[in-house]
Amino acid sequence: MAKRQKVPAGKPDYVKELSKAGIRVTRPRRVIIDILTETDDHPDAMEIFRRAVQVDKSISLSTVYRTMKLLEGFGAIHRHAFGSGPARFENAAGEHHDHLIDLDTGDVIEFKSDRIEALQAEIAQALGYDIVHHRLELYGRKKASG
Amino acid sequence: MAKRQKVPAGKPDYVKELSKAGIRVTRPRRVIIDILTETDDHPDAMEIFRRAVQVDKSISLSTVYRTMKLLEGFGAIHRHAFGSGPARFENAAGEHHDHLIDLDTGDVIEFKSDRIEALQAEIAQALGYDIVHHRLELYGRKKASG
DNA sequence: GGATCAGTTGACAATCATTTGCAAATCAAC
DNA sequence: GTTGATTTGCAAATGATTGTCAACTGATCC
Repeated sequence: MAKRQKVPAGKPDYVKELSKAGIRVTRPRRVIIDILTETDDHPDAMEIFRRAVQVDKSISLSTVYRTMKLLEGFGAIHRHAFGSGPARFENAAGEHHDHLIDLDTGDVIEFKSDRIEALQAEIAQALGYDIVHHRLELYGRKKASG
Repeated sequence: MAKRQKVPAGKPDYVKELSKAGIRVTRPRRVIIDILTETDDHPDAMEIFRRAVQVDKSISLSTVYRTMKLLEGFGAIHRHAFGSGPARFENAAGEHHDHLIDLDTGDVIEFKSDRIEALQAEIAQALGYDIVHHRLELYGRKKASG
């Protein structure tokens, strides 16, 4: 028997976190979590479902949605709504960042700006609020200059 | 007979703009446009429909949706998706601004920051993009301080 | 290793927001 | 007023997501 599989170094072990929190780590959940931790794009529920079915034919779309909700509540993933269309999900591990969406290709580029973050906090404070979370999305087109 | 009603000064006359563009200004559209130009909140389609029905009982929700799409394409209104739930609309007249959403009350506070706008443009440029539009929403709670 | 049982699942119906098809109504031009 | 393309209301369709519920299954206890 091979050694028990380990989560790649540097990535948080959500499986362990979940079981520690008294939430059952079932096969479907494990499959979905693996997909989420191994991808670096922003798949929607249907896409996660497609990938999950390739691993375990019996997984249902309902379970994908339920697991997304579970993981979101857990802070393990983030839910996005780029443009219109289905929600898209992203592993919450790693640093916070915002998104630039290429209007022509749909590509999502991640970026981070401490200065913008600071300004946001400043504005919220001035208005008498504490920020719980925010959403910053830039929608643009590649510069023609090329 | 009273003088012909005029659009409040400073607000663009979408009715005129539409007819100039060869788009029919029908009664339902006029009613909906009036609602949009007279409100300063961010109603969703159902809310606009409710208000429209008070003016003209025969207006349908479909027409509200169709008119929203029409006006959006025209740049007359902006479509928002605060949190989850139905899209919410806002008259595009007036200066650009972003939104702070009160997570407890659902209140929407408008704000504007030239510095953030500038930083956004800077970031997009650095990534080789021109911004077509953006979305910045802060979700927060009133400071406990009070 | 097996029994236990609350948590979880898959299948499918239901819901919510939005869009569409179509016949009837309506607007702007003549 | 007549006309003809646009627009409307209605109802049915769609797409994304959630709810229901009987069947299943994973962690715990023996």
